[in-house]
Amino acid sequence: MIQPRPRTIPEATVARLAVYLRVLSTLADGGRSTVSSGELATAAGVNPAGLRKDLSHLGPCGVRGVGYEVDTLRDRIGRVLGVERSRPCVLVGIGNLGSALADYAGFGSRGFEFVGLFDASPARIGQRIGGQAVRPIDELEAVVTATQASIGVITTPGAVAQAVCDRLAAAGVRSILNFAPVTLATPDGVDVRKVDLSVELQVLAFLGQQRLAPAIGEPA
Amino acid sequence: MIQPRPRTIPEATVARLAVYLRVLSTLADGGRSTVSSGELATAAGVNPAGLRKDLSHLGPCGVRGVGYEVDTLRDRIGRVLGVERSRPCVLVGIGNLGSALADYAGFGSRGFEFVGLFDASPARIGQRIGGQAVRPIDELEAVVTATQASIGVITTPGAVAQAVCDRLAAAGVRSILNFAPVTLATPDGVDVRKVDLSVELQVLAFLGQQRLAPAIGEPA
DNA sequence: AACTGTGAACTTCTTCACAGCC
DNA sequence: GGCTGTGAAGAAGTTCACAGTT
Repeated sequence: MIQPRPRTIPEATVARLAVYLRVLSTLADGGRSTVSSGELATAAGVNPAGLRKDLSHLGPCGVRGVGYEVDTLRDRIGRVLGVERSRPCVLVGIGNLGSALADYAGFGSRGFEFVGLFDASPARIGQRIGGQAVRPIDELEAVVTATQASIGVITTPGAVAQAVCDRLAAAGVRSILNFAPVTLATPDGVDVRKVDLSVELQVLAFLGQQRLAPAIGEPA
Repeated sequence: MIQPRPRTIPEATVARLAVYLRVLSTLADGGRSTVSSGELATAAGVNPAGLRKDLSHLGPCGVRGVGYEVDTLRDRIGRVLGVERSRPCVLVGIGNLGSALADYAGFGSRGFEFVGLFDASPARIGQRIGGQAVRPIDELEAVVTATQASIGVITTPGAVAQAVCDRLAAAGVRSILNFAPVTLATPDGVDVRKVDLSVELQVLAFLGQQRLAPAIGEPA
C-alpha cells in the first residue's frame, strides 16, 4: 500500500507558500500570465530549486519547458492555504499594535475576519477600528462561542497575556498568535505562534555585528 | 593551530538567547539567585538539552550539580548580545505599527535607541511619540549620517518600502527590519530580516487545520 | 545525588544535479 | 533549448544519552 503524497506540508514550506501567493497576486494584477521558477524565486527572495520543491507538495502544477501559469498557481496555493474559507478571529489588546492589526486590509483577502476586538481599558471600549467596535474583555467568551472563532491574537501587555491565553483556550480557541513578550503555556491541542519584535531586532543587530567582525576576540 | 570555539553563534541560538535573557531578567527581578537548565527551559518554552547546548556557545557558564547563577548568566548573555552598547536606529513609517514600535519600552533596555522617526505624511510631522518628534522623510539621509545609525526599521506601506530601503542602504544602514508585505532587494553587505504579520497568521491557521484533519483528501 | 557540558544519533530543511517533458 | 519535478547529497538544527564535576 503506497500513499501517493505525504499529507503534511512542512512548516517552512507553508510560510513560503504564503509569500508566493502574494507575489503571484501582484503578478496577476500586473497582467502577467506565466512565470518561471527562477523569476518567481527572485521576487520571493528564495532559491529556485527550493521553490520548485515547495510547489511539489501541491502536486505537479507547472509545464516543463514553459513555467507556471500565474492564475492557476495562485488559485492552487490559495486553495491549499484555505484563503477562500472565512476564518473568524478575535483580537485582544487594542493598543497601537492591536489597532494596526485590526486595521490591516491584508488579512481580509486571506480569509481572516476579525469578529471581536477586546480591551480591558474603559477608555477604548466602543472605539471603532476597521469597521468594528472595541468590546469589553468580559464579553470574550460569549463572542468566541457565538462566532466559533478558532484563532486568537494577543497584543496585550506581557503581564496579562497568560491570563488572556487561558481564557481563549478555555473558550475554544485552538490557535493563538502571541505578540506579548512572554512565553505562553497552553493545554494540549492549542498551539501558539510567537512574534517577538524585540527578539527580531536583537537577532538582526547581532548577526550584523557578527558578520562585520568575524575575527575579533572579546576583551576579558 | 586550533580555534578554541567557532566564532559564530547559530541564528536559531541567538534568537533563543534573547528569550533566555528576558526570562533571566524576570527571575532576577523576583530575587531568584540560581536556576537549573530544566526550569529555565520550561520558562522559555524549549528543551533543556537544547538550552544547555545554546549556552555552550558562550563557554562554560554553569556549575555542575547546581545550575546557573541568574545574575551572572544574564550579564553574560547580555554582553554577548551587546545590550550594553547603544545602537542608534531609525524608523520609517509612523502609522499604528510604527507608533507601537516607537513607543515600546522593551527596546531601550536592549540597547536600541530610536534616533529618528520619519513619515511622508505632513499630518504626522511634528507629532511626538516616545519622546521623539516625527520628522519629514527628506531628513532621512542627514539623520542617518549624523547619528551613524546602522539599523533601520520599515513600517511603511508595501508600495514605498523598496524605495525607503534603497535610501536607507545608500545612507549607510547595514541592517533592516522590514514589516512591509514585500520582499526587499538589497546590495551586498546589507541584510534584511522580514516580519510578515499576515504570513504568521496564515501559517498558524494552516498548521492548526492540518493538525485537525491529518486524513482528509481534498475533493476534486 | 544533582545538574552541566557535549559527542553522537536523528530529524528537518536546503541545495544540487539531472532525468523527463514540452 | 528551456524549464519543471525529484532523488540524492549536504547543512543546520534538535534531541538523546551519558561522562564529568561539584
